[in-house]
Amino acid sequence: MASEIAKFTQILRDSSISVTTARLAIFQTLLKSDRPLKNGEVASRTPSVNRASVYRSLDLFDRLGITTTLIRGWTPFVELADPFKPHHHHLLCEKCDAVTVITSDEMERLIHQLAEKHSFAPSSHHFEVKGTCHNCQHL
Amino acid sequence: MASEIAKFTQILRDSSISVTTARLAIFQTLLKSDRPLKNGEVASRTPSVNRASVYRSLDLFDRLGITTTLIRGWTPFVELADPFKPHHHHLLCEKCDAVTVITSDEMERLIHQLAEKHSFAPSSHHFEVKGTCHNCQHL
DNA sequence: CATTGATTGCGACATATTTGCAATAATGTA
DNA sequence: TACATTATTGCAAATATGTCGCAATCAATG
Repeated sequence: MASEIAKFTQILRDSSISVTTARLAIFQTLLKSDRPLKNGEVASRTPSVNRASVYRSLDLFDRLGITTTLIRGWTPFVELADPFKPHHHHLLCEKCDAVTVITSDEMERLIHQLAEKHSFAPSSHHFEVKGTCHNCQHL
Repeated sequence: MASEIAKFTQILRDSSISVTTARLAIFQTLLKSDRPLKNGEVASRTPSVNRASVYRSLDLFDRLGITTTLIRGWTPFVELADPFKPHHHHLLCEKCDAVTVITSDEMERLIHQLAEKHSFAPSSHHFEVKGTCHNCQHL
């Protein structure tokens, strides 16, 4: 917890960007949540920070790779990225909206292999499979 | 081109959904574009159809698997899905915004293998790598 | 080509996101 | 610690996005 905040401040410092109370508050909101949040949810869970500033911070976090965005329907949800949450991917059930978290070493290997083939230097990646989960297949 | 439209009408018919001029117009907007579009862009490129109806159609297309949504920053972009565009994934350059399209049989195989492991029935998937493209690494 | 039910346009809401600018806070330095 | 400099924030107004109910219209079917 404390170490996440240290990591966070380090990332900002490394880019010569101020560590402000607003940014810390927003970061902690993300840290405390056990699920990805809509932008608006981040704002309402961080009442000490003005809505416009929340948006500005979320933009910044995205650019710095602190957060990633995933989409359900058309609504974007933000969550903390790799350095802060264990690396994972999603299986999204279209029937019941369940999210299954998966990991795969083979997937990680393949990603780097593909990137190399295209002389691409990967900084992050995200991967989603939509479909029907185990439970919903039997309803 | 004509065959895409045939495929499109077939999908609607198969679900007993009317093939209307509005839906065709929107579909053609997507077909004509060489890049994913924001919802609003779809609307402004299809002036013959009311904005509210564009949204309704895009919802429908998404549910029918005609389109997929991807996200840049926080903004959702729609593009035609697999049956209409060759199946592919993206390498997104964070410096110059270039999008490199990649394909990988091995990736496809791995996806199905992972899904099976979780008793998940995949209907679609999307995969993105962010990073620095070949050109921008040498600037 | 008439019937019927689905779809659309319209216009008014409701939300969400962005912007300019003055006030405030963070940083580096003495 | 206090100061100067610059980045960041809050605020309020402007845009942009997405949603809704309902009457008018259109597509499918026989």
